[in-house]
Amino acid sequence: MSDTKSLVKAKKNYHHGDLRGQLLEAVRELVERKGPDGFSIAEACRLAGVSTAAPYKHFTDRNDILRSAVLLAMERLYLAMKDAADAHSAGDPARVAALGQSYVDFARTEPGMFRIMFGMTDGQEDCPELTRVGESCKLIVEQVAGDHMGVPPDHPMAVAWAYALWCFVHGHSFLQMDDKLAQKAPPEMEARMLHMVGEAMPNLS
Amino acid sequence: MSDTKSLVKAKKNYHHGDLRGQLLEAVRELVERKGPDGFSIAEACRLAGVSTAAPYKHFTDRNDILRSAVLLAMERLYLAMKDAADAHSAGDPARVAALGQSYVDFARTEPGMFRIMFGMTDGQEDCPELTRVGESCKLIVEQVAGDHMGVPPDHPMAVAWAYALWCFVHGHSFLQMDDKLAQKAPPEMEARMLHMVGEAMPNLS
DNA sequence: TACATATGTAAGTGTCTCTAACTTAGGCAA
DNA sequence: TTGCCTAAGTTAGAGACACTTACATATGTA
Repeated sequence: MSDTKSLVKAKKNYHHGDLRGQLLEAVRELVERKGPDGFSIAEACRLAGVSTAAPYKHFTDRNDILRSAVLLAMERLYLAMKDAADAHSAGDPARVAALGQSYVDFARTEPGMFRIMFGMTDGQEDCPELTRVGESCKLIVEQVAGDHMGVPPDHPMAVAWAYALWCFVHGHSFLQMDDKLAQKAPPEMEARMLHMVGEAMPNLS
Repeated sequence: MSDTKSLVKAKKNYHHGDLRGQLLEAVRELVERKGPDGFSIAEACRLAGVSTAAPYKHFTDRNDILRSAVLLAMERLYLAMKDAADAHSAGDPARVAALGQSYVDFARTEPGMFRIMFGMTDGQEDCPELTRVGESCKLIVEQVAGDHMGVPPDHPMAVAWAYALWCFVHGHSFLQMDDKLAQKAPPEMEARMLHMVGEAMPNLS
């Protein structure tokens, strides 16, 4: 037998290399292709080329897999929000709108994962990493809101407006995904609305 | 054999009477008890006391059952919103807040159904009844917003602010359900926020 | 080289959705 | 009343899925 640890990505290796990561990627792809209810772990296994029992060497159960996939998605969302905030200076009135836009864009780019992130009902409580990333996202919003109003990010006004901004943007993200109501509003309407919220925020400086 | 059509609600009837309605009620109960992902049609059948094949005499498939349950829930939401709007006169500034509060209260009372209503990804498109009820809800919000601003409900300002109000309230409903962020805000904070949105709406009259 | 451990497979269990074929209840016409 | 037609149940079973158990193989380390 020749050494099968060839150049071709371990062609016929018994061991997979990075099954954990590839499963999470397969889940992400399937969730977007088939919707948050139409995918299965078994299908992700087929995509990764392993048996349906393999995942249980890396995860405790289906929920654990989903939670891990959600964690990765939350980190992508965090990076998108951070990039948007960093792209503008603290005083720029467009900064609030850009932050909101990044959130909406994420929901539009990954609607399936977005739904799972905020629709999961079990097993997301006792996940400190998930809580930590969520907290980091909240901090960005509070920082941006505080900068906009000329107060520190932990100022009650900053916290309150940050939450209000989040509510608004989160609601818009959901409503435009299932366009039950958003009857194809003109594309510039969204940007105008986000600016409107920014302008509604009091400027205390 | 005696006549089994007794007083006791057709005790051992082969035919069920109102299986369709009872299945939908069982689904509603299970969704709240076990969460939107933890229930099954089979369990609803057990609750209703029929075999697992029985539902398919009344519905085409699982999605059809869910869609029908969602329709009933949407009608409950509509009634709650209508009651809230009717409880205040057109000029009352508390009317906007009350309407938003009714929405949030519904999400809190039926969190499972609320999630399914706005989380369903298949088979909700081609349902004219669902669209109709959703449209009725939207009309209430536009009416209330228009009244508040002193313009007709189809005025662009009324439509825009109605959508903004809906986004805000919808986002808050979701965020406080999975309290990933809403770290037990004080209970009066919610009412104050809703009033704030009402006051932010321009009064053109 | 030998062994412990990590990571895969095959086979099997229980549940779920949905179908097919059969059975019974109830209504209506003759 | 009798006899059929249809609506609304049943049982049995297929196929998919989540998950478990027992077994096999590769990898790292003493």
